[in-house]
Amino acid sequence: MEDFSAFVGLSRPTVSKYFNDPGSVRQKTRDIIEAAVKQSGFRPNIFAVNLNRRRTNILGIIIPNSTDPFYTALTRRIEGIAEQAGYLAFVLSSDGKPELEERAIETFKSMNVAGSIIAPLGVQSHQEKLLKLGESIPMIYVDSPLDTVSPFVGTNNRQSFQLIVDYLTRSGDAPCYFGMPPVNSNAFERREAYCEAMDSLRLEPRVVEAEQAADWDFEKSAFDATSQILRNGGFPTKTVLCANDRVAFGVIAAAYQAGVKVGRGEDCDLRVAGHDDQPLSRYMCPPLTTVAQNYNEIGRLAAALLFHKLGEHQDSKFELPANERILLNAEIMLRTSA
Amino acid sequence: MEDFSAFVGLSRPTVSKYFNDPGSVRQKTRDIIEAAVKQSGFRPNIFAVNLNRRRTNILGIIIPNSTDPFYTALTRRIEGIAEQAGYLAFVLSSDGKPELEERAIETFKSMNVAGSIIAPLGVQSHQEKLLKLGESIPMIYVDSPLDTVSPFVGTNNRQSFQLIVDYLTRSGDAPCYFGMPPVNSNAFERREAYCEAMDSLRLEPRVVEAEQAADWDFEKSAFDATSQILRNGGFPTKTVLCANDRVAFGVIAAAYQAGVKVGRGEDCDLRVAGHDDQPLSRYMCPPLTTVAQNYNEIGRLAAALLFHKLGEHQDSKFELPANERILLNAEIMLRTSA
DNA sequence: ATATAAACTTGTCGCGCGTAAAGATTTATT
DNA sequence: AATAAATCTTTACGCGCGACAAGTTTATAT
Repeated sequence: MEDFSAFVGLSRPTVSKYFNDPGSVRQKTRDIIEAAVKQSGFRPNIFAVNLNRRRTNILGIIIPNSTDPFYTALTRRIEGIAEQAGYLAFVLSSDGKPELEERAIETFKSMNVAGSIIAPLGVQSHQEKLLKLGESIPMIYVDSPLDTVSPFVGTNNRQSFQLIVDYLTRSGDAPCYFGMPPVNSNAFERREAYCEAMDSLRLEPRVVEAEQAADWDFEKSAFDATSQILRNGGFPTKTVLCANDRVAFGVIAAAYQAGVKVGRGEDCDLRVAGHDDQPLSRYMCPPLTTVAQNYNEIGRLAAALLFHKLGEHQDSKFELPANERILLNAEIMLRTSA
Repeated sequence: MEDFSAFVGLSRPTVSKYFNDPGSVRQKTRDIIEAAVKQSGFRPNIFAVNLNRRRTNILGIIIPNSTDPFYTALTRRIEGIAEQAGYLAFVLSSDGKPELEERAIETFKSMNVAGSIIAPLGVQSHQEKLLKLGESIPMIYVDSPLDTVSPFVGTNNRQSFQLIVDYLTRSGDAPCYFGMPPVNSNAFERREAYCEAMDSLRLEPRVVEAEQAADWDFEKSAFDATSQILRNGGFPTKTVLCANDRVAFGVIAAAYQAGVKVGRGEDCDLRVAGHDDQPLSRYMCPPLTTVAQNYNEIGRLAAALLFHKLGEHQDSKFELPANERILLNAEIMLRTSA
């Protein structure tokens, strides 16, 4: 920056001010600097910048699985917002492993991140670590809550399951429930939500008992479990509501390979519904009836909450939500699988 | 670290040495430090560490699409290897947009990354920027080559298309070719590879002319194009070879919704094959016959090349490939779609 | 024209750490 | 026990920048 400011013909502190806030220097000065930047390609060294700042411009994001399109789409949304606000989003995946989640937390601590957005694993032992980190920097949880008090943005499982259970019940057989591996609290919450929805209709909840390993290969475990179920007499009802779309993919694939026709048509044997509306769900055969999580809104609100805690309330685009526990309503996506 | 070393009862330089290379201090000293780390949770500030190092321990990774499971799987593999070698992998997605790719390059420059692994967009104008960056730091290209000379690891499209064309031709109708949007050089290379494979069998190549927008929503553009094709008399042959699996997903979905039965059975109307073996391909209905890219090996070799250029040849696990242009053979995955 | 504010300059400090040199201490070797 | 080698301590510097203070120039207002 020393060299660069000499090249520009200005003092280094002025150039430094420009990079921190372009609006803090005169228009004419700004133009000169920007021209020189374009010509020389100079950029302040990010490590030096973040070393002697009280607060860095880095946001830490932790997701539990980097190959799940739901999390990557959510992440992309947050990255975009962060960049617009002058922050750099650093994404780490815990890959379903508690030790990696812990290491990610350590890494962010050593980076002195300004704030963090985390989709946590459901590991009890990390709760205190995360809460401890949360004392020093703002943290927002998404997808699956850490506890009952920390800031959280996610989908209202009660509402979404009420919606889909209502629909399925009105349009045919009452659904049984096919769970997801117990990788986070959603696994339990959604089962509860299903049961409550059934109760409210005065129907008997029927949860399919299927052993599923606690890893993130949802399709595989659902496929294997379904194959076995179909060999042993099939599902308890002619409608299966899955905890999420990836589970539904596995169920549908197993049904297809077992010769069971999935769909809501007269000639079909089984209806299958999902939850989340993954990008590929509409391209399934048959297209998957599901409930859409609004990941754009989850990302936007998580970022808004975080920026508010960081004291960034300049732009009106970051409408601040009323409280710190946000449950978004889901929207039903009627397709032909159920 | 000042405070921490006082807490440990050692001098700061010794502690510093430990963090740089635990083997450089005595066993007893190491134990003391490690006990103290466990107790206090101290970690050196990553910005300070990387500020006055001649070379950082950061690797920059750029992928063109963060929601494509192929790239995320590749990335995960590289991240794992990097971490084992003491590097931190920083992943940025260009999201298909040249300006984001450029910004990612700028970001990595400002971070003074030790090296970079890039799956480039096929944008001509960035070639010089990337090459210029490549003069100062080692860069490895994956998936789609930047030019004909830079270090590259990817799949041998000629071999893979020969393989699948051979299979399809032997087992039924010769395939026509359904391309992918022109987002990178693979789009052109694969079409060429198909044509060459057909030529070698003395068959007439038949490339389906379908307008596809140059974005990464492959399924959608393939779905739309296929729907139109099926309305207008269908494909030129009863077998469609797609440039990649995501395209095949779109084709299969459109066929399903048009009432065209896909598969290799007697009662089927259309065979569809893909390329890449995406994680979900085996769960399609019908399961997708495709050619598997060995992304584990692509990731491993790209990392091996990079580490070699960085002078890290300690471990024998990083078997160095013979040259810097590596084309891996693909493996055919016979399933029931073709 | 003068007063005042705004924008700049020069100079200096320190963020937290790696690194090097020189001396002190411990451990291994004969 | 004496010598050599390994490991440690002390001291000092600088990585590239943000931040601040004090002084100087330039723009705006009266």
